[in-house]
Amino acid sequence: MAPAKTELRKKIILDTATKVFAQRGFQEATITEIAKKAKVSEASIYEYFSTKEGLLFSIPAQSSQNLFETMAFHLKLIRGAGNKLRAIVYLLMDSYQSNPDFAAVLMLFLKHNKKFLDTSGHHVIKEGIKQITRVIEEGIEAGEFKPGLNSYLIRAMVLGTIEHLVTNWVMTGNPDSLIQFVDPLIDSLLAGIETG
Amino acid sequence: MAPAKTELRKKIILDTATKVFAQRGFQEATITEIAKKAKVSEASIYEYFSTKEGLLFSIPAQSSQNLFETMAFHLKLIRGAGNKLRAIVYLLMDSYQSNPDFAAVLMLFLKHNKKFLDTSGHHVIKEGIKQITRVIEEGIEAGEFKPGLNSYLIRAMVLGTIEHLVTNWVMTGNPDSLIQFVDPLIDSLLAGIETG
Amino acid sequence: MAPAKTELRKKIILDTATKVFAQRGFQEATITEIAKKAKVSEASIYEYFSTKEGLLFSIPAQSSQNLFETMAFHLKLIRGAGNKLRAIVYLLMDSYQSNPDFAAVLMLFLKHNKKFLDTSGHHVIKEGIKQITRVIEEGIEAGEFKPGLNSYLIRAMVLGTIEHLVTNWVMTGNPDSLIQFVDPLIDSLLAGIETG
Amino acid sequence: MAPAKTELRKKIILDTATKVFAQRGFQEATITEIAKKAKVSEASIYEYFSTKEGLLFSIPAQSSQNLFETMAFHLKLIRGAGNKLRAIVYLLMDSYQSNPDFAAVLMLFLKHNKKFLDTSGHHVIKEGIKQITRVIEEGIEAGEFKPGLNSYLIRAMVLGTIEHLVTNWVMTGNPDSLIQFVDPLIDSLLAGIETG
DNA sequence: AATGAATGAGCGTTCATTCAT
DNA sequence: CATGAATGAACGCTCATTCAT
Repeated sequence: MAPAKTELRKKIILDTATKVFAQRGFQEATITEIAKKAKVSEASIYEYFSTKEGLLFSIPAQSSQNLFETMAFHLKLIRGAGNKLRAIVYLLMDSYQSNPDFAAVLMLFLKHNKKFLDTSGHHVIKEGIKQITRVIEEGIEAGEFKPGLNSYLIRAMVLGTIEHLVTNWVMTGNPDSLIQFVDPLIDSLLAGIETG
Repeated sequence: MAPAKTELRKKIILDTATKVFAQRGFQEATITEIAKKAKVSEASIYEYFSTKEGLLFSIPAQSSQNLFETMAFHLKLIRGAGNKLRAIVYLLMDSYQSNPDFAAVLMLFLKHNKKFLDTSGHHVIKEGIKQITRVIEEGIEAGEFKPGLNSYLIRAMVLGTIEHLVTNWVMTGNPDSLIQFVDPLIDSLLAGIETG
Repeated sequence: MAPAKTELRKKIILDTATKVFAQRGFQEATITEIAKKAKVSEASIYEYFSTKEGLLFSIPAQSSQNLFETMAFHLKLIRGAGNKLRAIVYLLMDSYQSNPDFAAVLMLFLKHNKKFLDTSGHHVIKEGIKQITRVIEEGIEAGEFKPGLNSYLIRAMVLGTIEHLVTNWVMTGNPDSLIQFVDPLIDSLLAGIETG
Repeated sequence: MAPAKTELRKKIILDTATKVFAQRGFQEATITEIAKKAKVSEASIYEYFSTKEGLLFSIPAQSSQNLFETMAFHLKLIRGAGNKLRAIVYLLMDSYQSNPDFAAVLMLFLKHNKKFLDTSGHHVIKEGIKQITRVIEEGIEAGEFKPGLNSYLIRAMVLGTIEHLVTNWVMTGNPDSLIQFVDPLIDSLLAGIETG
C-alpha cells in the first residue's frame, strides 16, 4: 500500500521540522517557519501534532523504530557479544552519519529533555537500547566478557562515547566521518572488557 | 579580603540562577523568579549580566576555573598516566556529585548549546579539557598506553561516559552515588588502553 | 463592494489609534489601550502593523491620498494660480478642521519625525505637496505672480502658516474655526506675490 | 563674577543635552548617554534638573532670554514696523543658524509639546513673541500696514514660515544657509501687508 | 481535510529615578 | 556636592495555539 495522502503530509511535516529544528534550534524555530517550508498551513501542523513540543517528540519514533528493528535483525545473524557490539556501534554511527539533521535533533534537543522521557518516542529508544544491555549481559554470562562487569556502566561507555562523538560532530558542522571511530572505539572497549 | 559587596551579589544571583535553571529548565525559568529568590530586583540582574542567556553562560566560569585549577594541582603530584586519569575522573565526578544543580545546568543546558561555544565560560572548560588530552598523550608517549591510540577518541570515551552517567543521574533526580562508577569505569578503560 | 472584513478591521484600528495618539500623545499611548478601545487583541494590531511606530506612520496614508486626489480634481476645474492657491488652502484647512485627531497626529507626531521621512505615508504627502509647488510655478510663468519669486519660499509661507495655525489650534483644544483664516491669509499672501 | 562652579556644570549638562537630544531624538536619548558625554554622573543631572523632560524644558530658557533681550534692544533703535519686522526675522534666523542643535531641539521637541506650554521656558518665548505682535499692531495703527489686518494671522505667517524653513533645515541636516530667505520672505510679506 | 484569521498569555528588557555613602 | 549602585514600573512584541469556515 502506498502511504495514504495524509501520512505523506505528516512525513513531510516531520522531515521539515527535523531540518528546521536542526538548523535553527528548537526554541528559535517557529511553527510558522516549519509550515512555510513544508508548504502547509500552521493549523495543519496542529492537526497532526498536539503541540510544538509534541512535534519534536514525534521526530524519532519512526526512524528509531526502523533502526532498532534492523539492529535486532542483524544481531540474530551474528555470533559473539564482541561482534554484536561492533555491529551495534556501526549501525548507530552509520545511521547518524546518514541523517545529520536527525542526529542533531536527537543529540541537542531530545536527550537531556526530561519531558521526552515519558514519550512513546523515548519508549522506542529505551526498548532498542535494551538490546545493547542484553548483548553485554550475554557476553558476561558466556564468559566472553569479564565477570563482575557492571553492564549498565559498559552500556554507558558505549552510548556515552557515541553521544559525545556525534554531539561534537553535529555541533561543529559534520566536518569528517563518524564511521572512522567505530573500529578504534570497539577495539579499545573490547580490549578492556573481554576475558583472556 | 572578603569579596566586595558587589561580587557577593553577583555570586548570589549566579547561585540562585543555577538552582532555578536546574529545577525549572532554562526556558521555563523566568528572570522574575530568579530575582525574587535571590532577593534582588530584576533590573539588578541586568546590571551584572547582559541577558538571560548571558546569565546562563556565566554560570560555569568560576567553578570550572576552580575545578580545573585543582585538577592541575593534583596532576602534578601524581605519577603515571593511568593514575592521573583516575584522579581526573574522580575529581569530575566528585565535583558534579557535590553540585547537582551546577551539573544539571552544565549537562542539560550548556553542553549542546552552540552559542555557548563562543563564550569565555566555554573557553575555560576547553582549556581544562586539554589537561585530559595531555595526560592521554603522555601515557602513549611514555609507553604506558598502547601506541597508535587516538587520543581524541580516548578522551571522548572518558568524557562521553562521564557525561552520560551524570546526565542520567541529574535527569532521574540523583538517586544514587556517582562516585561508585569511578573505579569500575577507570578499570575497564585502562584495561583496554594500557600496554602489557 | 463593501471593504473586505479584514480591511474594515484595519481601518478601525487606524481610526482608534489616531484618536488615542491625539488624546494621549504617541509615547504615552499604549498598544494595550488602542487594542482595548478598538475591541481587538493586541496581537491583531501586530498582524496589520509591524510596530507601534509603524502604526503611527500608517495613519496618514489613506486620508492624505484622498485629500490630494480631491485637490487634484478641483485644481483642474479652477482657472488662475491665485484661485487655485485659495482652493488648496481651503481644502487643507477644511480637512484638518473636519479631522481634528488626524490633524493633531500629523502636526504633533508626524511632521518633525525624521523616521517618517522614509515612509510611504510621507511619500504620498510629498507628492501631494508638489501640486502646490506646481501652482506657484505656473503662476509665476503665467505672469500672474511676480517674476523672480522663490517658489520654495512661497510654498513654505503657505504651508508654514497653515501648520502654525493648525498646530496652535490642536494644542489649545480646537476652540474656534480654522476656516476663518483662509481668506485673510490668502488675501495677504496674494497681495504680496501677485503682479500689478 | 565668573559663573559659580555649579553654574558651569549646569551649563555643560544643558549644552550636552541639547546636542544629544538633537542627534538622537528626545525619546531615544538616554540620561546615561548625556551623563557620559557631559562627564557627570547621572545622579548629578538630577541635582540640577527634576526629570528628563524637565531637562528638555530647561534648554530654551537662557538662550531665548538672551535672544529676546537682544531683539528688544534692536527694535528700539529701528524706525518703521517693516524694518522692525525684517530685523526680527533676521535675528531669529541668524540665531537658529548659529545654533543648529538648539534649533533642532526647539523645532522638533519643544514646539508641539503640550506640557511645554506650562513651562517657564515657554513663558520666556511667549513674552518674546509678544514683541512681534506689538510691532505688527504698531504698523497697523501707524497706517504703515493695511487696516483691518488680523495681527494674530500675520504673526502666524511670520512665525509659521520661519518654523517651516528651520524645521526643514534641521531635518535635512542643515545643508544651506537660512539667512538667504530673510529678505525674500520679508519682501513678499511686506508687499502683502503694507499700505500703498 | 485544510486553512486564514485571530488571540491569549507571557516575559525579557529598558531606563528614569532614588538614596546611602 | 557628587556619585555608584540599585530598582520600580512599564510595555512592546512574539508565538503557539484555536476555531469558524
